[in-house]
Amino acid sequence: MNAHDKVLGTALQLFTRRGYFNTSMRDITRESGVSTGSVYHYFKDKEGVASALYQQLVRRMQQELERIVAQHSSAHDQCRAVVELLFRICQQEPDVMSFMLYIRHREFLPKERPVCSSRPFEMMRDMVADGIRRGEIRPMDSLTAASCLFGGPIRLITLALDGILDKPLNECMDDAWACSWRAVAVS
Amino acid sequence: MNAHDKVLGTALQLFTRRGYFNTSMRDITRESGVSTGSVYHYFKDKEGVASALYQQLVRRMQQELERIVAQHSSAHDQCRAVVELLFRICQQEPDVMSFMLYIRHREFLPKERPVCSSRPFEMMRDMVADGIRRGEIRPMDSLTAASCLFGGPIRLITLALDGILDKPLNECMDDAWACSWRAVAVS
DNA sequence: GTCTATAATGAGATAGAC
DNA sequence: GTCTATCTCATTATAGAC
Repeated sequence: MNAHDKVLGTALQLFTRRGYFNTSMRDITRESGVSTGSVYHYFKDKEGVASALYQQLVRRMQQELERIVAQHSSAHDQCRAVVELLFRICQQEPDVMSFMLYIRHREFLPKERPVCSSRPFEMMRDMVADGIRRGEIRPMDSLTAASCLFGGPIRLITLALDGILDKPLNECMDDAWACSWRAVAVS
Repeated sequence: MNAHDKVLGTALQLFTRRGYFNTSMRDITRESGVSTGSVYHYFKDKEGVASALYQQLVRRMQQELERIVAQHSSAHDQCRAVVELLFRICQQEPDVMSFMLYIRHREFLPKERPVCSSRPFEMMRDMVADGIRRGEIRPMDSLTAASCLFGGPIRLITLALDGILDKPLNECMDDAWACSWRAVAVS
């Protein structure tokens, strides 16, 4: 693993566990074993580290969602696959999930658009909008429908990340998805 | 308005708009018009300001929820009243809503329990648990049910706070509530 | 209770050798 | 590309007069 990636990996851990502002460049160099000089060779500044990390994770999410769109044809199947993906990431790589939808990027990445406006979230809303057009999902404002469909699962994810949930997330999958789909499905 | 409350009001604005770590004690004294000495007379330190603010708002939410529990008897009516309350606060006092469910308290209030474990959130889960016992809400894990019921509205609130929502939140109320209730209601 | 002046610290970032 | 030593500066918090 090269120095560049070591820094990003360490930053992901520290930013999500302690928060961006509670993590000093010193912490990053110590934990990653990469010296100050090298860190600043690869990244312009501390914000540059966060920005690179953010873009890497958004790109990855986007690719995973593109695969889902390609593999499933109905809104029902696409959205369910998205929830399964989110739950899986949350369990297997909680730091990644945490950085994607828990951290307040705006406070330290003022130049980036808010996560909710990022491609992955747009794609999720597009799935729902298509579902409405096809008559799978009740006609209503698509942003409202997307919030109702994904809001429950996202809420469960934040509870899991906060350690409030007493059982593994995937055990909630069937009930949660049944509720989500019932909320918006036609008849 | 006394110095104590002026500080809390200013802190609420600055913490929610710029973030806790992007707000210096200097900012608070300048914006509130209260001098450093006075701020430190009323509060132990910066964390003390945040802590007082947090407890004030949690107490307020708790009182509002107690009123709702007293005024409505079914889980349906109680939960709907909660969503109406949350939407109203989000529109009329976005800073308050932002501080309650958007800000990452854990990063600067390590001693407080996470918001999700606070009384108001517990009360919301209790309403749902009672609804299940009474047969109004489908039998399932009550945490899952509460997430499915309130997850959609909470998601809409975060979108509104992020400025993504293009219309006023209350216009989403009827659709959102219909989805929420359909998600968990019996038959 | 309120104020100003200032001390003490720790952060981000740079310089420049290797 | 990598490293250590160091600079610069903003921030929190205190001291002590009024």
